[in-house]
Amino acid sequence: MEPESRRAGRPPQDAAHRLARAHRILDATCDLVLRWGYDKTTVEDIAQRAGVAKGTIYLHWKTREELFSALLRRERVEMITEVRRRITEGPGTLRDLLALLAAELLGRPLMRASLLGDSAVLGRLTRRKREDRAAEELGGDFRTYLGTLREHGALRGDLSPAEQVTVLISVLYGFLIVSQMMPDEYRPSDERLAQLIADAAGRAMEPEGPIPAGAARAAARATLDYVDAAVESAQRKLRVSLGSEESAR
Amino acid sequence: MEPESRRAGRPPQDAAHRLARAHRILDATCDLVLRWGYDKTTVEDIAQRAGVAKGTIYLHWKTREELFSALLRRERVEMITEVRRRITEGPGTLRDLLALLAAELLGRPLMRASLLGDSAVLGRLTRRKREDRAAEELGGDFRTYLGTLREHGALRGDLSPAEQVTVLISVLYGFLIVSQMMPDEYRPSDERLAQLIADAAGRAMEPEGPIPAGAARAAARATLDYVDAAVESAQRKLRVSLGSEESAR
DNA sequence: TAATGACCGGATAAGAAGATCTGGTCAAAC
DNA sequence: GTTTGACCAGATCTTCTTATCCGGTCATTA
Repeated sequence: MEPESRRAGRPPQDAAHRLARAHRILDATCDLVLRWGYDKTTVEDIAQRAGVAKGTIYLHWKTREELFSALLRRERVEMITEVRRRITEGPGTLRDLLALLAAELLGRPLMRASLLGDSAVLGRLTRRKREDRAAEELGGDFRTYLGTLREHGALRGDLSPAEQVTVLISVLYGFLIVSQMMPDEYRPSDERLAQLIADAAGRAMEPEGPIPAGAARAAARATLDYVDAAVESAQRKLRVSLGSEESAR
Repeated sequence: MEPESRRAGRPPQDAAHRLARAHRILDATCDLVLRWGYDKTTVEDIAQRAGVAKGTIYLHWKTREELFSALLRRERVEMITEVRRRITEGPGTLRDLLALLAAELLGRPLMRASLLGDSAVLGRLTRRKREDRAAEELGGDFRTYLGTLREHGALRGDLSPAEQVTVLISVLYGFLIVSQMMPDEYRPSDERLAQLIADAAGRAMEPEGPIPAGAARAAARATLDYVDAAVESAQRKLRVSLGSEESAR
């Protein structure tokens, strides 16, 4: 409202202040993009809401798109971190991981929109990039993780690793899309939906009988390791997205 | 090519000839819509390819949309009939039914497009109607059928009938969509995909252990009854779509 | 040196006017 | 009666022009 109060001059440039400001800008971006969608949210709007000048945003990110990319990465870090925090509560099976992941996904409009390619929210934010990222995701650590589970006998051996990925993605995607299309009175609650997803994917991917306790422990350890690595990786990417110099190069 | 040869005059109006002509027109429509899509296929094109005049098409269907509706219904009858024919080969479990259904669906571009709302094929053909039909489908006989299976213990009791439907639709839909989006080198063959779908949905919906032989027989009988009823119902609807008087009122 | 916001240019939307296409009709021909 | 295809009107697509907007820059300020 009163620009004079911000016009203090030049004091802060410490890294901590910079970071806090970056997060303030991301907060504003998050609010606005959820309300108006990517296409209708302008940099000017964001700056105003965050209480900074438009130019300041360009001190953090080279382009508007990099700003949104940072937002998505921050959301992702929060999501995975929360999964990491809660995974210790259960036995740490794939099914547990999926239930937590699904629950988080359902509670985070940005993530859901990103996964589903919801153009009402993400508008013309390069679909290309999203797909590339998804492909990279599945080709990388996650597939390795599934491979490990399979070796321990925690996943069906009669499905190839590639098929395991297909099954998981299909089930997850299908439930998310279909639940969105269903009339309200039939739609399960988000909690129930997360259960259904984990249950369906788990039954489709895990072997029928119980697996040896030793294997179960190994699988749980692999799960934890994977999630830890995922948190780490997501944080690393976010850190790059939040600096200014780094992302400018 | 030579209109003169058709210009014979007025001989045929028998019901059999009418029906044959209707099917010829539908054949032409099918060819063209698969090649060019709904939006780009004109009634003129269809008439020309079917070797009739444009007006003749309007002797069969009141509007262009009714023509396409008839096409979809015919395709549906063919699909269900084929499922009915092949279902006797196996034990007649839900899983068998799903495998056959998925295989047919995958081999029929029109049905797949209709189910997925593929606008590249169906264009602006009222999405509304398609959704209504899907809802009607799920609210009706199919749900009753699942209820019967559940009573016989052939379906999990810890999922409500509504949830069973949700699971089935989600898995089916998810696999169809995801497989379409996957890069070719990862996409399973249609046969394998049908297996994966039936397998995933079956595991998600059926109880874990084996069920008593008596119950299995009852379930198989219910399956057969359901498919029979579905064939009947689809044929009835098609018959209405193929007459002229009936659909004109 | 950090932050600002007026300013620029390309991109996109909005508007207008005209041409083209196509679903549907119907008088005429068989 | 049955079939046809010229014909009509409305919808849709071009094309051009004009106006608006918004991402990104940079001289200025404190």
